[in-house]
Amino acid sequence: MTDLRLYQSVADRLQRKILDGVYQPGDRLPGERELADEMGVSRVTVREAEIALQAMGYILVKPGSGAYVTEPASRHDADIPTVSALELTQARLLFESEAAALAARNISDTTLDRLASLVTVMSQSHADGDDASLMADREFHLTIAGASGNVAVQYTIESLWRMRVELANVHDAHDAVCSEAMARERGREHQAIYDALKNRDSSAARTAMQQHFTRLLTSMIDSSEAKAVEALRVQAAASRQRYLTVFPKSESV
Amino acid sequence: MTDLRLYQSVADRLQRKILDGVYQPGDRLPGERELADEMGVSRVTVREAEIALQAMGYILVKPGSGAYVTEPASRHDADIPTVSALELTQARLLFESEAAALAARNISDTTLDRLASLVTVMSQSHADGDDASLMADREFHLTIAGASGNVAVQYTIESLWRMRVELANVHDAHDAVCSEAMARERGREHQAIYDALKNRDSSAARTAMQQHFTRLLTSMIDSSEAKAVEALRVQAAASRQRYLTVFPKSESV
DNA sequence: GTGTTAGCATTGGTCCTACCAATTTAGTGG
DNA sequence: CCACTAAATTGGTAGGACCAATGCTAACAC
Repeated sequence: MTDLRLYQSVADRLQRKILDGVYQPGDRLPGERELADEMGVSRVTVREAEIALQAMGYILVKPGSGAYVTEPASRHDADIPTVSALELTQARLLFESEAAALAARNISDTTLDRLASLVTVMSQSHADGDDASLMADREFHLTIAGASGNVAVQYTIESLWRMRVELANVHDAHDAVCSEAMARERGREHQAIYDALKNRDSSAARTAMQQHFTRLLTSMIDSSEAKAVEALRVQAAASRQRYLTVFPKSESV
Repeated sequence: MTDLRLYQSVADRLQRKILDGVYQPGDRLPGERELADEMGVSRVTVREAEIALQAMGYILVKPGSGAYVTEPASRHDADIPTVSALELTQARLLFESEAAALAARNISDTTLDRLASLVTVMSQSHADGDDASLMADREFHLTIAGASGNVAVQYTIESLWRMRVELANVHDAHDAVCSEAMARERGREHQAIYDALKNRDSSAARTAMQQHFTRLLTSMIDSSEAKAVEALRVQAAASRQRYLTVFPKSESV
């Protein structure tokens, strides 16, 4: 399924729940046996995941008691700013496009092979919202950033991805624009980016990456507009309920 | 002695060996089975210790191969990466140009006034290498980044500036290309950037910023080449001193 | 002689079961 | 109602087993 370690996948899932606020600071996580059962892995794997999370400062494991979520301040990587999904995507549109353009001039054949396998993995992922797909997507973009041959570029895009993964609002926004059709479209875009890199076409790589993020940005804006419309509709319904129910005859939702 | 978890004790011992240089970056640690035997613990415990070390960035575990000590730069306590001045300048060339292009569409009049005064300050600075000039330069670029209206963009350029200021090698490289003539040229470039922003000309702002960094990058490359030539000259002189002084008549220089 | 390939040994990844130790909870006796 | 004890829960460690990926090596083909 994924070439990621299994315990890493479990750690990521737990981390996500912590970042999303499902488990709040001070909360006690379910027991190791319970988590193992829930996630369909062995207790050893859950233990390994919890040890990794503890090393990263997300939780504190107390023998005989349980694992507790720590305060965000004590996390090892807590200095990322609060940005909206639209801002972040715009920044990635600008920066990752340039990174791709640079990568097209420096990328090696082995790196191209790696990207090809990632494109395949992503195209085969059934459930789009799953961890494997997200991780493959992340690795795809970070591999391109690395192929630029510029550590500063790589570092920059890594920190943008940290915002993408760790900020709950950004994560939600991505989930909201996820659909079967979108997944196919995204697959085509990844393919286009790969093709441009394979041809060492710097300009085409920039354009392909720009289109990738432009489409994403457009989807997000449409989605938020649709959500706003829906919110208005709900509010209107409530108002109708409140202000029109005094006329029994007029009720018609 | 050990109110710690056993795996943490093992992790500490391994970490100390890494920090003491017993295991150097790139080295492969003994296998899990071997370490377990050496330290008198189970393989599970060794695995847990290695997972904790990996989460802290000390080692990288490769399935089927072994656990390898990572470069000190990639440890989690090292917040900013180790980059060369050329890499950083290239990254800034790419990213700050896009930030300027974005800023041209969003910048306010008051922000423009602020930039104008900064341009004046920098043009009047006598000693170019002084702190005031550096700070004004920094504020000039960060103000533009802020004018983009995108927090992610602003954050990114701020972190690039941290590398610019905090990394000694980068700092030195900038000092090396500093001269009276360069300062005047730099002033003209800042003026050009400001003019483009004032005209809300996105494309011109991008180009002006690109030219600014391209010139800087060129200067750095020339400078490092000149330095390399100088180093060769010094080395040649030393060789001359060492190998030719046996002939007293030939000494010249 | 060279390059390729097939096979084998090593190594990490995961799981299971069992038992120990610390903690928490339930219960009990005062 | 409180203090103390016993049982249940929970994390900690161990050993063994099997799988998959990696790396080495020797045999093979050219």
